[in-house]
Amino acid sequence: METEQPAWNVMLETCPSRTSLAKIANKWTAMIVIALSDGPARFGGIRQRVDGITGKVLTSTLRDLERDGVVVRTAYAEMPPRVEYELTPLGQTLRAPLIALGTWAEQHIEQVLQARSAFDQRVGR
Amino acid sequence: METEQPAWNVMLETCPSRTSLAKIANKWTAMIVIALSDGPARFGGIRQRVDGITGKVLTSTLRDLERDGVVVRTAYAEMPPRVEYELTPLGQTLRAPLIALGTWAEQHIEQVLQARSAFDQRVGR
DNA sequence: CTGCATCCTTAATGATACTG
DNA sequence: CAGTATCATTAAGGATGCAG
Repeated sequence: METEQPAWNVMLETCPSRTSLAKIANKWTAMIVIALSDGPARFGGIRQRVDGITGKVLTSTLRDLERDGVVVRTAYAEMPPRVEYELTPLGQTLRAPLIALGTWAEQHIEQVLQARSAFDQRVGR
Repeated sequence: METEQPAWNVMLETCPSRTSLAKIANKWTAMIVIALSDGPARFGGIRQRVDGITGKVLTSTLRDLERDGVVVRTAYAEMPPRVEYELTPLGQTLRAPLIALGTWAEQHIEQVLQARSAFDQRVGR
């Protein structure tokens, strides 16, 4: 047998997997993947769902995700232009952990807010 | 019944949960939580495990995590100082999703690297 | 050993304007 | 509509030196 364990290790500064972790452990990546979880979406559609994201950031983040094989981009030669983005099979495997982070944030925010005010009170604001 | 769904939504720019997501969807947070997954650790110990992190970043990230109730800090009045950090019960709930991200990065890095070179070739480098 | 303070460099994000 | 380009602003990160 040869299941090869190349010993990729995110805890090592120079390991390529660390760079990869840095990209997926990112708020924009998380929200975009969540936005694409229900299926393909157009540029403008994603922009609406990810409230507050600027076109510039959306463009560059999508490009990075496309480059890493997480997203596929399909441009239709129409006028006006129409471009659709969709998670690849690889991107699908990111759904679970990233959605988990999103729901964690929503479900524990009250606990976090409490901890925060307690801390700020304990310290000097 | 009243399970209250305050409608926290990370997709909304001004929702506090979005700020919370931004903090946990972060490479340093992910690696520190992973480093603390096996149990309590000292400042220097974490620093060793999270290869390449500077003291400044480690200090501020730990402080943020402490403030949000994800980590507890215990300082022993000794000389030289000894300080231990440990995940709180709340922090424990972050282990699974963050470890998942770390292992994702390690297990899919080859696929990512392939996608990357394919993309760079397809485009103009 | 920890952690704070400071200075400096770089990366991320915002806001606009403009083109296919 | 999607995307690029530019400029200005801000935040994150790295390097040191010092102190409890």
